Amino acid sequence: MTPRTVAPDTRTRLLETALELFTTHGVEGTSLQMIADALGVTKAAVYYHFKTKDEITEAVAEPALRRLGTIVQEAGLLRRRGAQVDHVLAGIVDMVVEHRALAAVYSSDPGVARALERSLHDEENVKDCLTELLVGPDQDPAAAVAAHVALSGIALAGGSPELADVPDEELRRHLLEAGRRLLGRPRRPPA
Amino acid sequence: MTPRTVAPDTRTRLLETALELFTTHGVEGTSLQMIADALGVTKAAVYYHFKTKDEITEAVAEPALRRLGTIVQEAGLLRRRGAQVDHVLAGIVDMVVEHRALAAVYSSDPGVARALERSLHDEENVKDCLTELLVGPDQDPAAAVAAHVALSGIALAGGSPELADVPDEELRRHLLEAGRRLLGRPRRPPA
DNA sequence: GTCTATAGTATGATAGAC
DNA sequence: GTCTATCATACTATAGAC
Repeated sequence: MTPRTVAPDTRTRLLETALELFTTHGVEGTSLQMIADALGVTKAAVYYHFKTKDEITEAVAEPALRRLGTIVQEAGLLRRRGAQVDHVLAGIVDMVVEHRALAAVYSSDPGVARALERSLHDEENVKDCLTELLVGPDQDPAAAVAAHVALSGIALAGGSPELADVPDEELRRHLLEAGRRLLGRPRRPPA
Repeated sequence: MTPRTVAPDTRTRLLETALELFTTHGVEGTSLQMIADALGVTKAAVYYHFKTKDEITEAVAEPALRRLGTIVQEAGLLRRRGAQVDHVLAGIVDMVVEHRALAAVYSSDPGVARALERSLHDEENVKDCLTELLVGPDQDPAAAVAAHVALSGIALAGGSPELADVPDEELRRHLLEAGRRLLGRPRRPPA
């Protein structure tokens, strides 16, 4: 019998708490003390579950990264490049809309980026795969720039406080439209 | 006679050094000790010129912010809204191309953003003015999202390491094109 | 006015007791 | 699994030399 307690264990609560704090204060702006206090434990208790702050950072981001990996994998199975771009774009926008501020924190904070790169250096880099898919096989600089603007712009715009009151469905629509314009994809015909 | 020594004073050298270190390691990743060591002085000497790290952060960003303010001001003098958007877009792209990594650091790092907001809370927020100009008078959510994607995307793409080997002129051209597509501006006719 | 020496407080992190 | 105690380093701050 797997010890799957219904009551959330400390590790799970820790990740949820860290997620909230990261979203509010940023990763670098969140100290282990803050996490420990919010959990009602001491710093050392936090260190029992995670050897380092980078490990927490990575663990919080892991579900999102796995999802991005799945999107890339799925896109690779599509034959037409246009369909690949559309799939990646839709997947990213969905993620951004769902997480909002978190996406911004994780795609912008330099410390976070370094921590994630360190943990992903042996695996294929997800962001590179995303960019590769969006840019296409030929190394056209114009396409590369457009892809970078799209990826960074969508992630950061989704977490922008000024757009916090835009409803999810509407934000998703406008982000998709922005991505399509940047990547030269035609507007999907209204089904 | 103003004491304007030709040899750069410590304060100026400090800001130049901080700019380099910020660009390389990010703001949060740069300690006062690193700045002091690079300057060949002690931490306390740094502390003499600037009461806090936030002050250094602000002072380093100040020229860029003043330039952005000028761009906004100039744009306000133009009559047609299309011309305003074009002017703001061109100004931002120029800045990003010129500074590259710095623009990314300053528009992404949450700690930096908070430091700058703190110092600019009494003045009108430059970023808000930029967004307002790009979005237009009517509060169209689609235009707001596009403006945010453009601003964030251009700033971060310019500092992206993968695009570091793209020549300045080419990067400027592609960033402008990306911004025009997002903001619905027609391609400028080849003069 | 400019800097050194020094100290205080917070952080990420480790070792070991319970 | 959680805690106390402790460390090295970071940012901040003051006192005083030149």
